[in-house]
Amino acid sequence: MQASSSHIADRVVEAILARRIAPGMRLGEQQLATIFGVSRTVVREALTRLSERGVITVSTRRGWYVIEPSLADAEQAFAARRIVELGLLRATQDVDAATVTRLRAHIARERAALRGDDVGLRSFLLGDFHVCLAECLGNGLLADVLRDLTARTTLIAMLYQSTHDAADSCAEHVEIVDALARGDHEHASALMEAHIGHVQQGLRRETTVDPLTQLRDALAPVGASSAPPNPSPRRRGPRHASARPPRSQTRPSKEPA
Amino acid sequence: MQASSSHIADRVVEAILARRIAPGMRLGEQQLATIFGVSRTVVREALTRLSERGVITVSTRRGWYVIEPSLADAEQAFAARRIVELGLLRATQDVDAATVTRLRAHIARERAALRGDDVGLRSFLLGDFHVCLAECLGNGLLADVLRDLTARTTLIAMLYQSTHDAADSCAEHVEIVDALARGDHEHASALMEAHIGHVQQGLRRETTVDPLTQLRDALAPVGASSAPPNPSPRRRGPRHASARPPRSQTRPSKEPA
DNA sequence: TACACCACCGTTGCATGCAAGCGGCGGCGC
DNA sequence: GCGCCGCCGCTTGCATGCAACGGTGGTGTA
Repeated sequence: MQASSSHIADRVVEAILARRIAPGMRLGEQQLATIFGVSRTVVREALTRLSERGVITVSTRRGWYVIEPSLADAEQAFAARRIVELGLLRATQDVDAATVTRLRAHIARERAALRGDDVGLRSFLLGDFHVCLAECLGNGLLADVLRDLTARTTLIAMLYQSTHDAADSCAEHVEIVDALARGDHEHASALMEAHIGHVQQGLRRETTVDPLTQLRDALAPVGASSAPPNPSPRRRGPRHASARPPRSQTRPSKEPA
Repeated sequence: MQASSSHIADRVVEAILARRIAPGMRLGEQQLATIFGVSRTVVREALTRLSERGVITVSTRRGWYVIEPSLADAEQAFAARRIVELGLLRATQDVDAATVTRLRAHIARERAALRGDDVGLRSFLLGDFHVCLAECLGNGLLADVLRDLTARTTLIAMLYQSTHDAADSCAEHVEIVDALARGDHEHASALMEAHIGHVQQGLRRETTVDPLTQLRDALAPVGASSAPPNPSPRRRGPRHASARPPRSQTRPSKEPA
């Protein structure tokens, strides 16, 4: 195997984007060490990286867990995405032909995945579109930010069972790129805002439902469940499900000593 | 001493914001371990965190170095800040009185620092204003992003000797908050864009200057130098000064295996 | 029967040890 | 005198070992 820590971290994020890793899932150090054929040290480094990216949390001497964003967190994540992506589109002056080509190529892959039956790949590509867009529009820094944000919203979608259809998402991507190709950035922004709104609204429905119903749903027999192909049905995660996100350890605006 | 890894990482970022750590500076593991009274393991964790945040780079078996952004990197960092901060302002519906109070309090501290002689605190507060703004406007996620971005632009300013005056910056902050308080978000956005532009333009001048002049400046006798109180005048850093930023190891948009 | 206490097990937190690699420096050959 | 090569020291990379702690199951007692 032999993988570096960044490699392992990226793999985990990919798995989240592909909905193969669910919120609240535990990532044991020894477990990962065995899988990747390295020592716990390297795994710890990877997990540290991920926690810095706000993707996982560590519960002291208990384990590392994929975040389970609260509804407030969800709100914040979508707000952040809106701000970054709309800002990105508005700041874009003009897109050259090569960029449009690249984006269309991405969409073509989305379509292919829609025809196929690999749900993971489908989910990954749908989320990756936004990362790809940021990269194409020339800002790698924001692309990285968006990657983490997208991972976050993917986890949210899994947690609150988004009802937004993959085909719809893809269609909206098409429209956005079309608008960009036309040079109509204003329209592209509007479409993007609507697109993110659709995704977010897909999970609103659960909001008003009482927790008991949610639990009943969660405990329903595994019939038509869209659960990812996980090794085993492990328990849902740490008690402090809605604990503060990792990086909040960064104190709010204190001056240096 | 006894400090956690996040603590150490935050300290380093603070020091950068306060211009006490210069671009290209080396951060030795054993060195930091001694300073903070912990083992290299903890320091390594902190350094890993920082490298994930794009603040430092590691050169294999040579050491950890504070990034030295290229001009292209600078361009990107400012673009990112513009996008995030303008997006943030545009997305803000209304600001309540408490928020305005908090922002004004921050500005008051900036003013106090301007009167004082602590250059580090001054620089820190000036940069922290933007982080504080993001926090006030209700998005902790973006506040974290902005903290790293601000650290980056601070490093850039040190590297390319920004000429933008601290007092001007503070005055611009005042105007921005005033516009926000009035509810004139459009104007606030415009002011913010101008503000970031000013800071960025402060360092444009060096761009057209030939490298030899720059070197001569750098080698000038340490007279009125604004160099931070570093232990010793160490050499400037790794050869690959303009190497790719750390997180670029994240491959561009590959699908999961 | 129910509750509380205790001991065991598994996991992470952290320090340390060892090996590998890069840079610098001195010596040697040309 | 100059350039090249090999050695040495310092630093990081990584594995391992040990200790501390949370959780769980079993047992004893009211």
